[in-house]
Amino acid sequence: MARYNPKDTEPKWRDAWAKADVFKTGEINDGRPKYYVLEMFPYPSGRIHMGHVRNYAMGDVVARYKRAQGFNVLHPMGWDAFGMPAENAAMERGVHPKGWTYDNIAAMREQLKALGISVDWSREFATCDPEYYGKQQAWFLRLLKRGLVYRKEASVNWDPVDMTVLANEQVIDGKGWRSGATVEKRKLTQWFLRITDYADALIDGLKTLDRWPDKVRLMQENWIGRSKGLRFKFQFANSNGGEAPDGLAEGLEVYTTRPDTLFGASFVGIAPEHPLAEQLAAENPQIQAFIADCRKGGTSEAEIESAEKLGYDTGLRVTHPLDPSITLPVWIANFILMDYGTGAIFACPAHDQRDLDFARKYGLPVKPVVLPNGEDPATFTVGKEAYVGPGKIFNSEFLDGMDVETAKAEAVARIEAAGQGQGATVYRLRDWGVSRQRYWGCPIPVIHCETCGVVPVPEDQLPVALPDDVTFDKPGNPLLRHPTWRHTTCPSCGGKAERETDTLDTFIDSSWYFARFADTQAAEPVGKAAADYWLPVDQYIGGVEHAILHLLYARFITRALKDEGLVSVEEPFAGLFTQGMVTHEAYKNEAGEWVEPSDVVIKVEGNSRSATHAKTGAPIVIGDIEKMSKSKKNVVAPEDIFEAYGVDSARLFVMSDSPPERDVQWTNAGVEGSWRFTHRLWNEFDSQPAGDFAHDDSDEAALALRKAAHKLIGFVTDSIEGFRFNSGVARLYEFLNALKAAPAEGASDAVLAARAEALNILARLVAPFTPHLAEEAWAKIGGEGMVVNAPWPKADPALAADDERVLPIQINGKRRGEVKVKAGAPDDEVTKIALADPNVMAHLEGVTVRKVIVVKDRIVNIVAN
RNA sequence: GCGGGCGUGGCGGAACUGGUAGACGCAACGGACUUAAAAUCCGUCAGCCGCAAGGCUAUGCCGGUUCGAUUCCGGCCGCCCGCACCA
Repeated sequence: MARYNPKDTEPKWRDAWAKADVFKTGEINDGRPKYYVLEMFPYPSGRIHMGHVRNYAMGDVVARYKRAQGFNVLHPMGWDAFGMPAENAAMERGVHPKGWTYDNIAAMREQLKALGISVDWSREFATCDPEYYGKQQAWFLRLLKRGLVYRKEASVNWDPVDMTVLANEQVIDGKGWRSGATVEKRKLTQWFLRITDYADALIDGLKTLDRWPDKVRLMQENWIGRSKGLRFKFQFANSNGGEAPDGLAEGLEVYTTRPDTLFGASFVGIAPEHPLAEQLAAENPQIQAFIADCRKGGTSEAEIESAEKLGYDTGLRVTHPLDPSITLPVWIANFILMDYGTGAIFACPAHDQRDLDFARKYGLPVKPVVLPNGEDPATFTVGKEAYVGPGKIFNSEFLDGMDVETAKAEAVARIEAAGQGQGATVYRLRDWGVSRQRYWGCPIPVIHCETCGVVPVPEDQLPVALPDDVTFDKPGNPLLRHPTWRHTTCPSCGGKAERETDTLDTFIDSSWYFARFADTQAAEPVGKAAADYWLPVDQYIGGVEHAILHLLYARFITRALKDEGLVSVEEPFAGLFTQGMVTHEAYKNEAGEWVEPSDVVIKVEGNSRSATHAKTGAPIVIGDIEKMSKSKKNVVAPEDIFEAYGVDSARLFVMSDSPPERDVQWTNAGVEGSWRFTHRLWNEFDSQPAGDFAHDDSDEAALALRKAAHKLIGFVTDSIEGFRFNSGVARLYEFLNALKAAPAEGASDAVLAARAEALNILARLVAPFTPHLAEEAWAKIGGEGMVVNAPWPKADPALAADDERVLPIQINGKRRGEVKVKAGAPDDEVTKIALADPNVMAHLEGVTVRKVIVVKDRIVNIVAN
């Protein structure tokens, strides 16, 4: 008997697959149903990690399974290749971002190929290929023409050392993540995409995504943050010394979700960045100082939590919109955000906690207008906590007696009738700033001309390619310092002009790559016929960390491209699965330094574990189970595992130990378990004698094995369909145990026949999980062709069905025995047998049977007392 | 603070729509093979009582609905994730 040797076997089958080109995508409309399975494409860091192994192994199980089911499968791979790490490498090591990136891609491609994933490599591309980003520039210009792209001055995070804009995620505790310099707010003219135009569509579309996790849909809904309310204008009161400031004679617009509490208004507040505040500051140094004070506060969690409410009374007064006899003071307040609503509010302290804190600090009136049920209007007061619950409106003239919802509608109607404002929907979502002052990204394809302004680059001049001859010896954007690239002529007037030197946020690159995969050679950005066939992606798989940004951007861009006629679907991903991370215990020595797992020896005594250093013998502290990361040194390199145990064992382990949506803890013992499984499995194939054997279902052991094999088909199929890979793998293990219980050695012909059938089924069922081993096993039993091309097994319903059932017998819900009956046995017959069980009879002594509940083929419960 | 999720043996986890709790794996323990070790194979493995048959207690805690609850409902406790001065 030969031991299974993955080192020789695995490369052999990968070569065979490649030679036969078995993963080549079929033609569109080839008669088979289509299935598009996609894993989020990787950033080419240079080497794959266990997270990649898990992600791509999952996608591969689905792809191989669907192929076996007869689907025309599209399973492509590409590279999310633009971004800062390449420039950082350039600055640190003097390499060129392009060379660095393509070298990394080459290395990772080999590693992914070694993983044996069933990818159609002929469709591979990188987002930094000019052929790709040129098409991106083409649709970008079409969206520009459509009005979905615009430029505006915005305040951004500016790193004064690296001389670049940073994304919010790249600012940690107010400092640049790379330079450590304190980040400044700077006003810069930036390019934006009008994602807010699609806010409603993006929320409403979530309802159609019934194969997305609820969690992700909820996160997106909250992120977009739709709220319905009222937008209206306060008029400045000319009495009391207040006069309408220049240019604001038409009033001060505010937004509220609580128009029902208008009569509880105590003051009006504006953000420190509000145009009115800035106008007043220009004439008043005190206001200027106050605004500067407000800006000092940090933006970290703790700082906002504890931030003191600050206010400044402008002395201006406005008239209440529903009762002109009331006037309200206008305050500048630090808790009001300029970029939400109108940057101005009316405050009702009795029913809003922030307003209340502010009113208490500055001695402003607190007038309750919503009476909680059961409270007396004469005695109800608001203390330190605002009342935000339901109730009846009071102290509010014509709104008195209404409930909150009715009063909201009535107040809106009154304001609208008076022409002072109207009902409005406001979103938390902001337009998407896509300008980056970076070299390694997709150039924004426009030209700035002194006479013509912003001019799009004509389509026949695309792509606007990145120049290769750039230097990284100084911080900042190399495109700005390039001697010639910037300087060009205006396509419109022919005069001197300059290229835009900002590049696009790399999230743009990943917002449409799935559509390009449908036809990577198309002249248009998206090949229409192919995209109509392949889209939407049937199953998308990736980490939950992309729940908002990437998945929201991709949904937005898909809708924008649909409106532009480039694609036909509104939603890019019909099914989404978010997989968990790969974790590992982290270890520290006594000095508190992280120690690599390979240097740690674990000792087990009973239930307690201790660790020592493999070389020095010094004690090691076993720490928490955490995401694998270089800084904590708890990383296990996939290539080391492939080398030691083979690719199949590694794939099997990441699929087996935990449910796929949860984190899986990498353990050496665990992967050894998978490795043992591959050997035991192989031994069963290896020990099966060649030859045809006749089935004989009168042989009990043979029939039992056949039944188990046919049931297994259903279990494994369901587990793959339902993304319960761990359960499916457990069933495969279980079946192998059954197979081992009916060994080939010395077996009857009936058992050998049953084994032959079982092995034929088993090879095909394990093929998605351990594809190399499955091929070798298939070849051993003389399967036709390669198992990769074999159809998914079909269960014989007669064999898969149980004809006998073991029903537990309960008395008052406690298990007292069991009864073996034919499937579908009539209730009265089951009752009779159950009541005859000796143990049941013993327990029924001295009590009366009141009722017998028989759940067909499931359980018997006797109610007695 | 708001929103969502999760608590099952020593560990990862299983139990599809309320129907035998602990599948499968890991660890541990006992044994076989071996000069020995590794590998492999066989067995035990929630706790307590019992020679056994069997019984009692158990799915974070307290209640409820039900013939029957890990599963449904209410209230606590703990952990995790997202958002966070969003009017």
